[in-house]
Amino acid sequence: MFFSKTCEYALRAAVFIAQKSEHGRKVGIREIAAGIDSPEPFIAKILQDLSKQGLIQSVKGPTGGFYTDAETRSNTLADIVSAVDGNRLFTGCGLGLKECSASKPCPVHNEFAQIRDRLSDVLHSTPISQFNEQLNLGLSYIKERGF
Amino acid sequence: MFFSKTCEYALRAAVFIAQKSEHGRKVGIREIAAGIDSPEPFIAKILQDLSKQGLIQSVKGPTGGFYTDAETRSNTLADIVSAVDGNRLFTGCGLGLKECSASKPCPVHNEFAQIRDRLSDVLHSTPISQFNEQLNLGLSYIKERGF
DNA sequence: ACAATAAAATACTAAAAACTCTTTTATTAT
DNA sequence: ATAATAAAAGAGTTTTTAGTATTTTATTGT
Repeated sequence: MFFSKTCEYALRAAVFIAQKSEHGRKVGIREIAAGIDSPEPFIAKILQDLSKQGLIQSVKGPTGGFYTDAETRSNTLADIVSAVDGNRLFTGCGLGLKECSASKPCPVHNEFAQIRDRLSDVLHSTPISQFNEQLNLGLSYIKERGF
Repeated sequence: MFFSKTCEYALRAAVFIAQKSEHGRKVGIREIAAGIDSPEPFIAKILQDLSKQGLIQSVKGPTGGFYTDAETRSNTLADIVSAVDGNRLFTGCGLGLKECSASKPCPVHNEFAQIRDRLSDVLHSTPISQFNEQLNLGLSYIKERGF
């Protein structure tokens, strides 16, 4: 809706990893792909990128996998979005103008700025670990069906 | 930001045409491309599509061009968005899940639904002729510089 | 030390979005 | 009628996004 497909996968994966690693567990790519309904090699690619940017941790080898420590887990959805989609969502103009500001606005500038700011607030104020509990309780989902 | 590039051009062009044709004028592709800062053949393509969908009118030949009659001009920004980008913005899930609803929500479902509904309201309640006056007065812009 | 495991790195293919070019068709003024 | 004009139609190309496959590197249990 608002994000690239890559970013949607990244968000789901980050939330999934945060949930699973809340008590020290690590999860492998296979489990992540299954847990969020994503193509395995594609999410692998995305996770490498997030890992490089410090938004998730990983260890190689047997018993290895991806995880997040408490600090990393407190990064927000906005951090993931910025890392993957850049800041176009937070700074772009609704009609695609490069110069668009309060002093030289596009016709929808003010209305859209409000909406965008609301979205930005939500993303910036939501840590990726925010949903651990509701996911554990089955109150929300990050894959289509089953478990 | 929220729309495809094609859709951004379409919105700017629709608004431009509505403004120019308010008093019966017709505008050619060259003038439109210049007026909204878009590649000429690309906006031509987009306009053909909008025309086919009845969101703008056109006549061929000398003195021809694009215009909108009063009724067409009362179509909303949402009509343009739907015509070009489909309804993914109005119905899609923030995390890309196909099945996402109040009864089986993704973690961000409720927050995002609010934001999406707000955006939807704005788009559905704004006719493409809404900005004619402020554009005439130079209070808002649909191209980068000059005029 | 070494075999097994799992992520990292790299290079690749496929599909979609963005953008261009050429030809055709309709209109109008002469 | 015809020449000029301007959009419609259709068939490209380029770039970006999405997704795959192959090899390398790090870790760990034996």
